[in-house]
Amino acid sequence: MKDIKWFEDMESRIPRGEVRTRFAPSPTGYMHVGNLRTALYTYLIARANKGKFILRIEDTDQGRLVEGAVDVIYRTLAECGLSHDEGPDVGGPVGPYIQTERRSLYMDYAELLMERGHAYRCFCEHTDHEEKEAEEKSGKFEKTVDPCRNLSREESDRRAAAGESFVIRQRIPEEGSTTFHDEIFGDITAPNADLDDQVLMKSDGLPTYNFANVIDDHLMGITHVVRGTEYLSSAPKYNLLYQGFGWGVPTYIHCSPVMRDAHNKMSKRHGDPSYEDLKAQGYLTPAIVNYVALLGWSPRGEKEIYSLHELEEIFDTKGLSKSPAIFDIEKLRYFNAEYIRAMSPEDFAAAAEPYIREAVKNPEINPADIAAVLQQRTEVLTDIPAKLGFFDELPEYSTELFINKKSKSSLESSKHFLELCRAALEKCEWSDEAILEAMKSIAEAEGVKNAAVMWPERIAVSGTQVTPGGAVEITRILGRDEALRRIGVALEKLA
RNA sequence: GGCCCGUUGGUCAAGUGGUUAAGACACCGCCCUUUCACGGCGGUAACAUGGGUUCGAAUCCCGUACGGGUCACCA
Repeated sequence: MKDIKWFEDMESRIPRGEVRTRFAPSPTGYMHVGNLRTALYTYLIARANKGKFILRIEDTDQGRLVEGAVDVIYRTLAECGLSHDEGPDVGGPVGPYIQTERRSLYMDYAELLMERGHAYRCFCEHTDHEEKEAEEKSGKFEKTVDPCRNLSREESDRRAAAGESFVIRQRIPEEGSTTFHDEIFGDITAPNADLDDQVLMKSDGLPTYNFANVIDDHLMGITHVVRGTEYLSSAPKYNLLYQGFGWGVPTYIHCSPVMRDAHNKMSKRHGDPSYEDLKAQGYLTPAIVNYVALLGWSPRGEKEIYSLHELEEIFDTKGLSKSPAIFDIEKLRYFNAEYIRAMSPEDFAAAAEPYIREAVKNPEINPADIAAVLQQRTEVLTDIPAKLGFFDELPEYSTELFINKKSKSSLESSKHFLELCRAALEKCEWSDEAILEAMKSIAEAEGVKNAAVMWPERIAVSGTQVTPGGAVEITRILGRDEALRRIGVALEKLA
């Protein structure tokens, strides 16, 4: 075992006097919305307190490693603006920040714990998880006392030295109870008799999450531990560990899960979207971040639209909710629409162009013209192409479309006004203002509402009843030749 | 099954002993209008349940129901 000096040395390296939080994902290759939210809250707590945000990779499960998974994490955090101050890629004073690179450390601390009587080697056979689950399903939930718990130190050392495979378990006191405090849930007490002697070190020499977490959080000077409520019931065991080492306990913040419906968490298995999926579906990063922030947390006032920067200023754990929140894609759409409307016309045009070009190949048409008309009507970028089919090709349509009660349009009136439009458009200047003026004068001269002229015009140029943009803009964007050609087609139909 | 946690409209939620129980999304209606959308105005809709405590309970206590978590050499 390492000597006291070594442990004291480790202690002296720990940064103090600042708030330090950590996001500690296992690299499974997928950043679901719940993960993102945890990362966000963790980041915000650090920033709101002028502290440090640390990224640590928890890869102690060798069986579940996924190639490239860490890159997904880096990319997602970077895109969302959750920049970390320390981590595997940027380094820091208490590295390494990847658990498998810290492996020797955990055994040192496990030995210290054994020395102090808070842990013991267990040589029992590995209980298979599936077997255990089946057992529980059939109603067996008995807590058993590990026979190795009472092995003498001498025997334990001898068997370990002889090369027998073992795990190291936490020795939970038989009597008493353990209380811990959570920022959201308050004080929670568990009788020690209900806690089990959880495995700290696996037989492959790597720590379990439960152990690595405590060691790393301490050695990295983490002051606020943010994680899911699935750890709520094991938190007393963590406290016992901290006590065993004589360490101060961090502030716990257990967040309720993000649900797909009333019963199930969001999950890859159910096909729920990851951050990257949402991006691919046309959602904007700031809208996703904003919406996710509000899923399980609420600010003080009634404002709902917040930039990451604003959140950094105002985030407060007091607003965190105890109950799970169901992910509502409809509300995300709303946030996305808000962000789209708030974009500058140039930015929107740039963002929308690829989607516009998906539907509109005609080189005569400038995508920016369509973007201008689309911005107020777009909730999600991927909705764009479907709205624009009529630009490249006039769809087949029935003359029924010309009949409209509100504008008092009939086949006859449509034919009449379209003839007047054709005459006017042949010679008018080609701008929105001029076209609008021309059509309004027709309406005025004929003593009808503008709509009586506009309705047949839109049908004629688009072959569609519902269009993004008005008759005037569509006419202008199509260009004089095409607009007149389409009016010609309409008049033939109405003849 | 033991233990832990939760429960305000369809959804996100404010609320911390006295409120006409906010607000947002969605939905509906009206207005604006050249369709749709935007915008404006208005509307439908909630304290799981039963007992306490209290002059007074969404708020405090107990029970019940329902839901979730946990009881792995997974995190």
